[in-house]
Amino acid sequence: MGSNKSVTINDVAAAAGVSRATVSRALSNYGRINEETVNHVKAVADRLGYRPNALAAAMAAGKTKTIGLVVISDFTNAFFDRATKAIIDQAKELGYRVLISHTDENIEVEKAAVETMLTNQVDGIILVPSGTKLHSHLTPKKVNNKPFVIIDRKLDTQRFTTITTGDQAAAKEAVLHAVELGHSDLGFLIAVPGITGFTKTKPVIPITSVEERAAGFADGVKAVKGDVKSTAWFYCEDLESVAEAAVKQMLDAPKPPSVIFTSNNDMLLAVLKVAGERGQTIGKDISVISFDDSPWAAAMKPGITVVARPVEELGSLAVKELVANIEGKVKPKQIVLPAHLITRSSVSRVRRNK
Amino acid sequence: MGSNKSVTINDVAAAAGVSRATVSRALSNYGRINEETVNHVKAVADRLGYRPNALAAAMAAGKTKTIGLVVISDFTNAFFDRATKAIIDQAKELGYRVLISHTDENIEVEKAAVETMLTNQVDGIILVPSGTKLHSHLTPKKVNNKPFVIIDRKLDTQRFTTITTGDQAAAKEAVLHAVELGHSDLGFLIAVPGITGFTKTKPVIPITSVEERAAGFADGVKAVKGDVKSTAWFYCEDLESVAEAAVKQMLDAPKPPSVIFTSNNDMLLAVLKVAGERGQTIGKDISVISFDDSPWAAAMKPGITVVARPVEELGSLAVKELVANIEGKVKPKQIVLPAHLITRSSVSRVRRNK
DNA sequence: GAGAATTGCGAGAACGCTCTCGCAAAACAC
DNA sequence: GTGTTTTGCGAGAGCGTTCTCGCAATTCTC
Repeated sequence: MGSNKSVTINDVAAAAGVSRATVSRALSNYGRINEETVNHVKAVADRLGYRPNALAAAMAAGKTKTIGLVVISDFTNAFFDRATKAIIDQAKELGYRVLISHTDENIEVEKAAVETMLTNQVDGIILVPSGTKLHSHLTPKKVNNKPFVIIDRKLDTQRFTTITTGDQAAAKEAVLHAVELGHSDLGFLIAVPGITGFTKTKPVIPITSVEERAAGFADGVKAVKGDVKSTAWFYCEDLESVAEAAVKQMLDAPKPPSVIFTSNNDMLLAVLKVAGERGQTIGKDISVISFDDSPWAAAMKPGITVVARPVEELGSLAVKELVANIEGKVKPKQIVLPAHLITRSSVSRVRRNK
Repeated sequence: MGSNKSVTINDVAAAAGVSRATVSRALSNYGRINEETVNHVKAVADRLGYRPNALAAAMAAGKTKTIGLVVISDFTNAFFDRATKAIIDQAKELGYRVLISHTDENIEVEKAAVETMLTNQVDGIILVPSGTKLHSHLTPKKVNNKPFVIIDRKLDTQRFTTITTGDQAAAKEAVLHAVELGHSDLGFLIAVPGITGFTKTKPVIPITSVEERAAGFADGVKAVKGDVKSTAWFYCEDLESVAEAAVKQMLDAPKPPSVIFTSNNDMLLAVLKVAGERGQTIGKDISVISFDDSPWAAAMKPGITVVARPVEELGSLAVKELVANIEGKVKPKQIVLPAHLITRSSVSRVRRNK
């Protein structure tokens, strides 16, 4: 008649003939305690199949050894899947668990997610903010002075430690690369959250990483001005159907680009899809450079030239910084990790005819 | 001087001039309580910025509204990323949170992960087991009678609700499809965890889903025996480098297969990579069919013909079954969701020369 | 209008642990 | 052998809730 009640520290104490305090000391090794007692208690605990209750421990101790991860999208994303894994692994290493929530790029959902994290008494939060400005939910008193680390995107405050990647420089590098290979008609397909449909006039970009990519592309264009004949800028909702529509319009122009720079892999996929439908082969009829590496981009034929970001490093660094902050206040830092171009064969070499 | 202490139910009670019990009743709406009181208490709680402590609530109530998800690999996997997302979303819908852990296909890590979940008092666990047999850590008394739902793979017990997909039938269908298009030299590249390197003699496959795929391929071969001239079976460690070595050896055979069936996307990637290196184009020089659909497989040129499994359905069903079990014992069921072939253009039509 | 049923609320135990405090016993100092 | 320090452990408060009980006040019944 195996009772449903689990064995508690009291049971262990009784069976071992010591007090609850002693059991706690023995099992969590702290305080003054005889080594023999420790062994005895551990043996008894083992025999009884004692399993500590993390909830009760957290309550009593005032810390949960849990960090919250509030990430925008799901894991079906070449950035967030890897980041999430890196974060979980690093957290485990440092003795922390992680609670995950996603916001789907929606500020209200983000608020609720942060609230849930706080409700669950996480010791700190790693956040990918869904906007750079609207963070009224992140005031110190709202968040109970819990430490935060912001990743992937900057906020318009320096109050939190922020870890981003150097997308602007890398985007510029991408443009220079294509131009050096002879391309002079450039297309830019930039996914911007919050807009519907697509537009050719630059909208407000609420996300610094995307803004930086756009700026980096522009930097590149400016740097080799003499060599570029045309540029086509498309700002696009992050949705398969509209991205494809945008690509079609881009390619239907009287003077279509010979290379398309995409700001993320969803946009890349759209380019691949419509190019495929039209019988144009990548790296020959049309070139492409995207952001974020993935196994697919590497294995495809042709391999896709991408801006690779140090995703795992970013993730584990975020955890380390957060934990440092949890276990002893440290000054907020602004960290930028370098991104770099991986050249494969999705960009053709063309003869420039001036 | 904003104190660091958070406002508790006691503060609200004091400020509202009622007892702690009444605040609890008002906020969690249960028991008998006057509606005016509810409004008053809620207003006061709001004004004070009260945030309930989920830990304390869980302790007192004996349930955490949290489910544990113990998944094998990371999210960089076309199956687990989608499943995880579906599970999180469905859980949220039902008012549950999810704690995630991965096992990297290692039984010891799995044990530890389950232990951690139990320590954290999850109300139930969704598990992708890393082996079909070794589940001594899953005995009722070990797991404290907590409900489990097993997904993706079967265990050699019917004690738990298990949700899998009909991979065997789908694998057979894949073979029939290729043979119908005229292929008669078939290669099979099957990722089996636990082995090192690759082998052409069938090893013990510790995972039922993989076993079923292999069996389904065999079923297909048997069904169209007259039309197949050769088969090459490669069982392979799930590692990029060895998969590529296996593919090379497969293609270097005097009579190489014209179509390769891969049991997962890692294997597919290996095929794409070495085919690319050798200048062979997929869907023309060499055909391929894989397991698990992904945006990439669809957008690539040519699109990859795959066995698509109802991943999201599987995930959300798992949560529903688990929650049903948490909130009222139900009999364990064995559920098999149908998988089906999505034909794209990675399989060429060939003229059969008998 | 007296008794019965219902309603609203407070008291207080309980959940399982951590951790401070203080006390007895043991070890040390000279 | 006395006084001081160290060591080991138990008592008990506290963490922030939920929830059962019981009691007073209100409403209902005829």
